[in-house]
Amino acid sequence: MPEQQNYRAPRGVADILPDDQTLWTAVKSTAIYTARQFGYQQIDTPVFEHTSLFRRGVGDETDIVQKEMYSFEDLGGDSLTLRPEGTAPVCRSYIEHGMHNLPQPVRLFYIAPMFRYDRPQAGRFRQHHQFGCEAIGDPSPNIDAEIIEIGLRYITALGLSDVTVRINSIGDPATRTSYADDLRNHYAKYANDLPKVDRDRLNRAPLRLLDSKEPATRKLSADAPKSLDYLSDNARNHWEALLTLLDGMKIAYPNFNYHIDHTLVRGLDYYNRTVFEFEPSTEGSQTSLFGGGRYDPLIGILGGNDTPGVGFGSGIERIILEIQRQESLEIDVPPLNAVMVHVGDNATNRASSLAAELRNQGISVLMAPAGKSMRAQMRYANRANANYAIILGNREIEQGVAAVKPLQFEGDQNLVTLDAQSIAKSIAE
RNA sequence: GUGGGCGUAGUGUAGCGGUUAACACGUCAGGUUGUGGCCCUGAAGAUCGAGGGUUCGACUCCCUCCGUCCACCCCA
Repeated sequence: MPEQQNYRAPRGVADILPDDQTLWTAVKSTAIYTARQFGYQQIDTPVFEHTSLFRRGVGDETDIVQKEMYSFEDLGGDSLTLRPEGTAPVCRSYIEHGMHNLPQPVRLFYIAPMFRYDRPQAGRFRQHHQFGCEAIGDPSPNIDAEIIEIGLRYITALGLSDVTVRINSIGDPATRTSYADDLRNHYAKYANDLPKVDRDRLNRAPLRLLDSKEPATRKLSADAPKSLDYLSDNARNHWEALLTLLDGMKIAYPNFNYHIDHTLVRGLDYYNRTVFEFEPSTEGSQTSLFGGGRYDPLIGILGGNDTPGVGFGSGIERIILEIQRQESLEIDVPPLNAVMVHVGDNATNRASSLAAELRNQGISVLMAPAGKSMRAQMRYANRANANYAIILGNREIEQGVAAVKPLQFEGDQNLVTLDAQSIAKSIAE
């Protein structure tokens, strides 16, 4: 006996099994449909990119780059990284393919796997899938509102309710720096009271203290300076225009409500101005369904001409968990028209060619396992949830007929002339 | 990286310091003469996560490791 390893999927990654596929397909179809309703076009970028794309784009100091990337060296010595997020690759593609020559803004969407080395837990995986939309080349608040509206329409189409939109503006890079300084000073006054985790973050990422879960820090956050008070005139106008547009959304989306959240900052360096998240009012922690915002600096950082952008990513696994929790979506399993039951060599041979002809007629046909008893094949047919069994035995072959038996409703089986058209017709009725 | 819960057939569970580890669902085969669903019978399928220890004896007690789930960090 050789050493035998029992293989299982690596930690944090999962098979999407047949039973789950109908729901997955429904969610992905809804995503595609919704994005197209807004004129977004699909793009697929490679699963891996040069590591430096993410170091530059996402930011060297971010957690993603610091500790969550699946990076490897290929045989040619290049450092590559499995995509941890979708925005930087899409922007890379925008630059590489000269999309600034297309009518602006360029509206793109993707449905793609993302990879992050992280401890798995509920709603968090090392491979997960995101539906994301990016609008590149338009600085107006209208496009921010559009991005948020896509998210709204998507979750509405999926039947999800009780989803809260949190929104904030973190200003532009210049004001953000002075804001960060003031924030640092605010907390520094009480540095001794801060828990260790937050003291460590004080210098590195002061904005992150705002959404700390440490009670001591939260207390201090109550009267911490707010990013909205630091906006430049332009950023303020942008922000107020966006809020007006969002208020207007309440007509078309009566359940829509947003909350301005001063503690909402985001962990990726490229964001400026608008940031937002969608989250359900569920217990639990890893529940954020969407995350997004404006990333005007990014294209420039990646070597393109200064070009504004805004977008979101949403986790499909989390959306599915939420759909299941809310039981918000009825899924119809696509029906199978017929199972071919065939006993005896003559019948078995004829069954294959008949099934092929039936498929030409648009009938889906599942072959029952050859060489098994009729009872076994009928049981198989039953479990397959097919609408009809098409039964071929020696008797039928001799008479030039097929027995067509309904499986999903009461009714007698009929003998039908043994040709594809007649059988297809009897099944279509 | 840190903390907690859990690890018994494909799945969900039961079990007890002591001879063949149980049940349900599922799978496979049957219930006579070629026909599913319900019912009945039978079969296959578990080194009781791994290693070590305590004991006359451990699936059952202890330790270590691994895995998994949940939480922190962070994010989708």
